[in-house]
Amino acid sequence: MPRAVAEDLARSLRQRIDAGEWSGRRMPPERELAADYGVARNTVRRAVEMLADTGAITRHVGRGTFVNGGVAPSVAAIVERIEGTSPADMMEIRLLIEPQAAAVAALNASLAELAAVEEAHRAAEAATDMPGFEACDAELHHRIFACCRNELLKELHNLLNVLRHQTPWQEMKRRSFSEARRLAYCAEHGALVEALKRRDPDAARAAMHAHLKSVEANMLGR
Amino acid sequence: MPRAVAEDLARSLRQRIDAGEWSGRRMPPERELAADYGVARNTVRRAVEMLADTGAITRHVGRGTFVNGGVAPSVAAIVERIEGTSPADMMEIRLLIEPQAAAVAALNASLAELAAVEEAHRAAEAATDMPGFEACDAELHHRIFACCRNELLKELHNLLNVLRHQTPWQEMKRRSFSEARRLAYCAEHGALVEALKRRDPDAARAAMHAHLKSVEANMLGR
DNA sequence: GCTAATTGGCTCACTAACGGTTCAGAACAA
DNA sequence: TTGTTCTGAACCGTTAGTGAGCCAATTAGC
Repeated sequence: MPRAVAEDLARSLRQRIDAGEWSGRRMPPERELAADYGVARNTVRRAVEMLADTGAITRHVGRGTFVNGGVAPSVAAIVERIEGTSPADMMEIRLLIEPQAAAVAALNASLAELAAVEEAHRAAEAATDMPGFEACDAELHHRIFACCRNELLKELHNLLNVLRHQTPWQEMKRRSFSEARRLAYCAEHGALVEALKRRDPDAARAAMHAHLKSVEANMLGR
Repeated sequence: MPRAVAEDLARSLRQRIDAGEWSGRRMPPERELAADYGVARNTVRRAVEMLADTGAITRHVGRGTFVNGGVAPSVAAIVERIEGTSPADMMEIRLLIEPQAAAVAALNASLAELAAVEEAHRAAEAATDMPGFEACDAELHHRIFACCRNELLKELHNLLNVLRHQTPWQEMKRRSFSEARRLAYCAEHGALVEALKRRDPDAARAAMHAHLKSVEANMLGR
């Protein structure tokens, strides 16, 4: 019966670990688990290997298998919780990360990357309707992150972007959008781009901070 | 009787898929479906083939047929790319985020949260072996993030933690660990905790920055 | 200090179940 | 008739799980 026995077993063990069973202590030996679950030891080994890959447990020959003390929730569980993020929390994170990223970008950006950022800025200025401006704005921020030359930072930004493209956010952005605000955003973008071109990290950080504060005020009405 | 049986079957299966049956999991084998619907397996195969052509399902020889789209594909792709993060990128992100978080924590933490942070610090001081210290260290940083009262920030920290608990990282940490360094880390933690208790955001930021720079130097040999 | 038992690491041959493929024949529609 | 569709069956290569055995590291008991 080649059913996904090993995966089910891994899930089951993961739950027992998360529930605090054996927390910080030794798990039952593989042979015992195999007997308890009524499967072959090879199957147990494959399930246990999956958990070891995620870092939830550590194995030692002759000693046993131990549950790691530090909480290491599964990626799936994290993503699930992240999807319920509130707009306020999101803006707080953006205010925490993006100004720093702008400062790093000012120091690291190549001439080509700066040109790409400026191009996105011009496109945003030229955009007239809300979806078009929205796309250019996202591209602008994305290109600034790209200047940091850090793949992880880029991916974290992508992750936040996915959240912001979900429906409740779109609705909120649409409500707060107006021509006056679009012009204000463009001016703020302009100051940011200028700071990047001057290679001035402090000015870039301040410009990004000011811009996000403006976005926050418009979206959350503060 | 041979009147578009396969198409009807495809429609029926599509409905069951859309209704969430087998969502993200394995469908019954073709032979079983054939028995359930009272048709030949070849007919089932043609129906299943139609669904596979639309991308609704994916088939694997020897494993089974799986319904696509358990999680949002973009999120899954991002997480997959994140898992290949280099230690250098990771430290850069920590240096970018955690000092800011420490500053926010200094302003927002409740007395109970501060006590929890200090408790983790004492536990880290008391730990003797590397895994024990590692667990306390992770818990300390986690509790500082919790002080920020921002769910998204906490989850992002969890996400980074998952990476750091994977095997290549563990190996790297083990190599760079020594008693002298453990004492140095504890001293840095102490300065950080003091700054938090004084509610001094700038000092907390500086202390966290100094601590992470120390970790970076040890791990990456800079 | 030596030995025996325990534990994870590893390999192997075997079996069961799965999708992939082909084919001959029956049933129906044009 | 002719052509299409479904049936029923066989066989293939792939994959997952089984069961058994042996090794090396560690622990515990003598």
